[in-house]
Amino acid sequence: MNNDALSPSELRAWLGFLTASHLMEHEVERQLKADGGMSHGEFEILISLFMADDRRLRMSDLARRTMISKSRLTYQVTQLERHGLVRRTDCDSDRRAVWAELTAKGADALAMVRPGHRQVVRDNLISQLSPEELELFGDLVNRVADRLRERRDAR
Amino acid sequence: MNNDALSPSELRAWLGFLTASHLMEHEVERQLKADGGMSHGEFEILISLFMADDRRLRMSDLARRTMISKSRLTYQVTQLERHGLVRRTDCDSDRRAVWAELTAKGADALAMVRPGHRQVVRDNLISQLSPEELELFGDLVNRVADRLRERRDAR
DNA sequence: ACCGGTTAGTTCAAATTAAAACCACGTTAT
DNA sequence: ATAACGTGGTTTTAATTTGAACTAACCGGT
Repeated sequence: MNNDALSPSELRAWLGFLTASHLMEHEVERQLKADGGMSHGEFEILISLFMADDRRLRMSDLARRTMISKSRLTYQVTQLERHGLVRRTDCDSDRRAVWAELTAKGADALAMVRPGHRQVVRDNLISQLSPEELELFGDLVNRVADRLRERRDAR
Repeated sequence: MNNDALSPSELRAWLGFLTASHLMEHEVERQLKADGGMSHGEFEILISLFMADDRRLRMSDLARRTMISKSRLTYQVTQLERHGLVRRTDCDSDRRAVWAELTAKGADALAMVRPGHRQVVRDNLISQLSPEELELFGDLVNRVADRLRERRDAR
């Protein structure tokens, strides 16, 4: 395997990626906190539930979709439940499992922050890319994501 | 301002970006912990010092380059110092300032971990992109990063 | 029915992080 | 000088995150 230093182009791509994701994360976090007092993690939980059938998911599915660890998810869902945005329910078909379900209040909280969230994505990512670039960018990042998932699951 | 939902292409780009950065972060974190027992944050501190003149930087410069908050940096540098990878020194020209300097042991720790780190970047990012794509990808992410820095500094 | 191996989810302790308050020093203008 | 303001860095406290250990329940084969 090649073990030389990265070339300037490689380094530029890697550092740019790192920086962009870092800054984007900060910006998303800032907006969500400002507009709705929620963290990005909480937002991802809420939006995942919102998108799901019956607006509910089992904890483990929720963890997979949001890429949040089990213990972290337990904590976050407990917080959300405490604020009334999510409700936990037992699962009939599997007594180990737990449903996390979006409440009406949770849907409202989500509606409150979504416009600003979109705005952040548009202002900082979409607006910087031409339609063709956007298409290609989507290909590239998804290719990378697929690769990473592969290698992770092979573990 | 447009406030419609994101288009499928926009969504795909955004979610792919989010997923890729999330997974990449995990993978980098995993490798650094496995090969050298360090976190990504600590690695970024060490590598920044390694690259700097005289292998040292003032805390505030270090914070800027690594995008680590002041208080977090204080904590991390204290940890690194505790393990002997970094040393703190007073700054003559400004008595408020503090130099963080890479020790020989710190350089060794870095050397220990760098090959695996490069491998992770190559295996998951570089290898997925053709040379032309890499070039363009670098352009795009740096454009996004620049945009985010602009808006942040305008705050 | 029962054993061993998984899976779902929570709990616990320890480590890390965020955010605000704080101290000391530098800078500028009066 | 000195007041007012900004910068560099640390401290403090509370919140969050991690990772391992743990409980309960499912599943396949005997």
